[in-house]
Amino acid sequence: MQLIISEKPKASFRIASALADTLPVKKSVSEVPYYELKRKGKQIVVACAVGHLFGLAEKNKTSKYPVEELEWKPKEGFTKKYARVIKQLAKKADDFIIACDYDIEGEIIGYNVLRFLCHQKDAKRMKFSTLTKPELERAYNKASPSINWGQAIAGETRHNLDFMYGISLSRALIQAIKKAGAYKTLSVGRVQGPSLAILANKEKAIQTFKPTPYWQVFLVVDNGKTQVYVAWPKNILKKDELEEFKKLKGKTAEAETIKEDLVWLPLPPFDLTTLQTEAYRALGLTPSQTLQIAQTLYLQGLISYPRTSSQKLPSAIGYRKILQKLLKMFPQWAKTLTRARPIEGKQQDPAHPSIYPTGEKPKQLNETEKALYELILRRFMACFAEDAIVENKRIIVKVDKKQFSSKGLRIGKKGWLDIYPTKVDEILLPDMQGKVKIQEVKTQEKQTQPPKRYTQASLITELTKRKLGTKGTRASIIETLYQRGYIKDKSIVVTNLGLAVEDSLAKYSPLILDEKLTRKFEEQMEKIQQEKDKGKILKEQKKTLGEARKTIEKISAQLKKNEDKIGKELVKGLKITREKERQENILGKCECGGNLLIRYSKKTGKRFVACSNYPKCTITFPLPQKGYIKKSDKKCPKCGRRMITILKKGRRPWTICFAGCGV
DNA sequence: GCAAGGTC
Repeated sequence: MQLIISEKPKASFRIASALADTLPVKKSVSEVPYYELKRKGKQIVVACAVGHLFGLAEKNKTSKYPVEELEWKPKEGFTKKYARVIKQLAKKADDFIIACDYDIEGEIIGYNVLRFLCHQKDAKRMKFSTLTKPELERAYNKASPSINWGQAIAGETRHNLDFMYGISLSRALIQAIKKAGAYKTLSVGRVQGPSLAILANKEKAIQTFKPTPYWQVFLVVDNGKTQVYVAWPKNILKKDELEEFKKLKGKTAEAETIKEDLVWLPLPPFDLTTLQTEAYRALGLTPSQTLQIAQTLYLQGLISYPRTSSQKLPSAIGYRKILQKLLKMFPQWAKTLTRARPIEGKQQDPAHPSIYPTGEKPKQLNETEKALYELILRRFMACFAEDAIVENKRIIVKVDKKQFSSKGLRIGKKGWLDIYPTKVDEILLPDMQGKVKIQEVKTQEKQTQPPKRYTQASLITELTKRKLGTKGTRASIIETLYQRGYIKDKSIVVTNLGLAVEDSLAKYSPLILDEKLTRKFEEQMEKIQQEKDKGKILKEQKKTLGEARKTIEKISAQLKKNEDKIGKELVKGLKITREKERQENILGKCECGGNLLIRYSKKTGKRFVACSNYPKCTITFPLPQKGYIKKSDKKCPKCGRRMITILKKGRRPWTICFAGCGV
């Protein structure tokens, strides 16, 4: 029997269906599926992994840094039963084919299954970039006789490097703060480090920012029929420069109107990052919420695989049929969908196309699932829709060799804008030609603004731009930064603890804060993959790991030498952070003399207001469970307590008295 | 307990 190993359950179904003479037979053992089929009389079984079934761990558990020898160990949890099924099936097999995604991670997933579960030294390898029947058949018929060793060893090396750097440096931080007398889980790694550094740099820029005043100048011009505001194109930095503008009042100027039609192409289909940022913008979902909901939509067969960086819609996905099905739900869009081929973006993914709806009709979705599904559906449909036409208008007013202007925008044809929710603010301007009178000169004093904070969505976009992390991990890495207490709030603020971690590492281990480390990893993986001979591949791996070990030993020694100093700085940051947190949770004084605090129930996770003198004082007040709570500056007119403001996406801020005065 | 990377 021939055993084909795929990376995930869905892929094994597709592979089995593509290769079977008739129909594959689905079997399952403790809810783990596998498929039996015949191809030209040959008995084939397709089994699946669920991503990695093995993970790196220390050979002997320690808490030392740098970490010592590592080895692959089976992962705990739901993956175990998948490993068990493969192991059973492998006993009956005499021929093995790896059919995981054709990339570094896929190759090491397959290689680990092969050596640890199938007890094989090598296997055939199917290479494909989409899970379509013709491509899978070709991949099967032309399977290479050996796995891609360069890719497999590169994958193993990547795992080792990340573990060695990440765990070693995290332990250094934990032990430094412990030595200074505090217990706190801290961490840093190849992606966490640069992410924290990006945020910390922004934080410092905001904290040291000093606003400076500037002025803007506008003219109100009149042609006898209408009036228009036109602006001076530059900001005025010195107040006395405003004088010469004031002299313009009452003068006659020359006006001109220039019109230009612009074509707006539909936006490209969704890859995971754009889906996450758009879901944040339009629906207020965090990137990890979006990934989680997309996963359930995928499992219900409503959308394609969401962990993709592709912005392509190949015709092989059968988009005509999908469109037909969707048009039954939305017939009103039929006349707008005029494109023969959909709009596509530049980004590719070796394993998957972009995210698109399958055309299946959704049943029983909750509100958020429905909203995300519809966003994906609309984005997909818009890719086939007509261009939008936008009319740009500029009014230019010339006087005394000075040129003022005003910009207008009008949507001429909505096209795809009717389908995909995009906010476009129209600015309607009249036409103005010839002589106009300057009725008034207006000036406005403004202040330069500090740099904008990141949100989870804009940080994910930034990480994607810098190629830090992968499509599937960025959201969870940001969540880790929150969990560690390095960052807080929706509009991301770096805490004193976060700043202390960044500062210590900048002093003693700047490498881990620099995205150049990721670039170096990529180069090294590339080098390993370029070797063709297995011996040379392993030699290159040994060299890479040896160099890394030396570097990490050096960094570790440096950190150990300065453990006291680092520990003190970390504890200082932690104390300030905890004190600020405490202050933020105090809503006011209780009648018993204690503080009224926002608390979270251990049982239900629900939040409420309670007294710091609990259990002596048992007063409590309920709080709204949804939305972000901010302390307000207002006091309740009835009870005098400080009021709170609830912030919810898409709603106006709502300020109430938490004590239930009904205000 | 600490990473980053797959996937339910």
